[in-house]
Amino acid sequence: MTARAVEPAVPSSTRERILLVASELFATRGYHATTTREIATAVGIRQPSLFHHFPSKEAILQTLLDSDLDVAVPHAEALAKDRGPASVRLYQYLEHDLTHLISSPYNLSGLYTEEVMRDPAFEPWIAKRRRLHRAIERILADGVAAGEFVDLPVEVVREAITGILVRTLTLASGEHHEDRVFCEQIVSLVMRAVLKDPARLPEIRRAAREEGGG
Amino acid sequence: MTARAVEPAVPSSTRERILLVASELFATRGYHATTTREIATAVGIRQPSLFHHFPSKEAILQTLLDSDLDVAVPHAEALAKDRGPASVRLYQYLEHDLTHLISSPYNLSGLYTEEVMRDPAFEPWIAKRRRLHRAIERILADGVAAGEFVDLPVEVVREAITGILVRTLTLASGEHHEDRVFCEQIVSLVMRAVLKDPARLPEIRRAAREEGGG
DNA sequence: GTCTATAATTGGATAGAC
DNA sequence: GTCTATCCAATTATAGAC
Repeated sequence: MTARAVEPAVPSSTRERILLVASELFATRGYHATTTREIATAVGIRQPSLFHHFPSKEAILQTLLDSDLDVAVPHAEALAKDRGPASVRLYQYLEHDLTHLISSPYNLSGLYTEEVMRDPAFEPWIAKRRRLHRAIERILADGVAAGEFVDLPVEVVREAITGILVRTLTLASGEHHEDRVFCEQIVSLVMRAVLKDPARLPEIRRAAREEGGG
Repeated sequence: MTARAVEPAVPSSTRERILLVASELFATRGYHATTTREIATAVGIRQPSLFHHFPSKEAILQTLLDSDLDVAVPHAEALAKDRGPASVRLYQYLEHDLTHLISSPYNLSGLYTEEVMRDPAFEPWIAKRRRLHRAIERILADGVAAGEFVDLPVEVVREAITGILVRTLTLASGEHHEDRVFCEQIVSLVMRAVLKDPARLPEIRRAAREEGGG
């Protein structure tokens, strides 16, 4: 059961098609520049028909935010509480998050923009994302304390990491790379930036995949 | 002379104050979500008075784009044509661009969003920025060919780099770090990510600052 | 569940006085 | 150079028929 929660598969309901189309438009034109008419037209219905499926335009975006955050936040917080090398946990976070973002049926690269993440209308989701950021920063702080990571302000490094994820996600959504390869390239790039000794990367990758990666 | 081109200093004209305020609002609320009324109110004038200084809302953004691109593009293209180690040139590009972005009187972090960079209304500026991207990618390709940089697709790495710059710029605009230190931290982070041998970083930094950095 | 018709509001921009 | 008054287009959302 709950096969729907795992993958919507082929039989897209209208509601599902709205989410697919809206995520694509939000990603390319931005949230505020995307009109409900455009969404409706792309779906193949009239503008007022949208409101049978969602009570508002905001609700569409909120549903998309949930589809990402409800997976990413619990996973990151579990990793933050975990003991074990911070390097391995950071690797696991990056691989899990990127894989989820890229394999999502929705184009999630338009969600985490300033126009959305500073809009009071989305405060509860902004708060959720803050928790994600705190979790990442805890892992980074652990790695700095253990001497695994270069000693930079965790807030700065976390911002850099999220910047990379969002931008490269845009790339991945456009031209479909070999997802698996693409994902590993980005993770390696980030890990090399923060590791004091990048030569440890293969060993860290192995450890990350043995434990929780399967 | 041309002291104005270097720094607008204290005596801000209304036109200058419009640019300052608009850049701040574009950065936090996004371009489309920012209304001309908000800009006018923040400046201390009425909405129609804006149109004495700029023919349209678009023109305000276009002026801000020019203030960045007219500096960044020629510099990056000169570095791309240059011979000499790609690592040193990449370092110079990063330091120059970040310094310029951070020291600008305008908050430029709202300019390079999808809602702007995919809007046909800004096509000439989008083209300018494509030239910047091509220049960066040429430097990256040189570094890969010379065996200095890790062998990843240059488009992916360039996207990651611009992602870092835009996001950390947001940070820098908020809480004012020691700019000099902050800038070097970001540059080092990026260089470590792309260098095959990060131990070379101090030497590269020295070379970058000797030559064109002064 | 989708439609037509339309309400209610807000957006960028203009006209013309001062 | 700024103002008031206003236009016109576009936007989200609702009402109610089918």
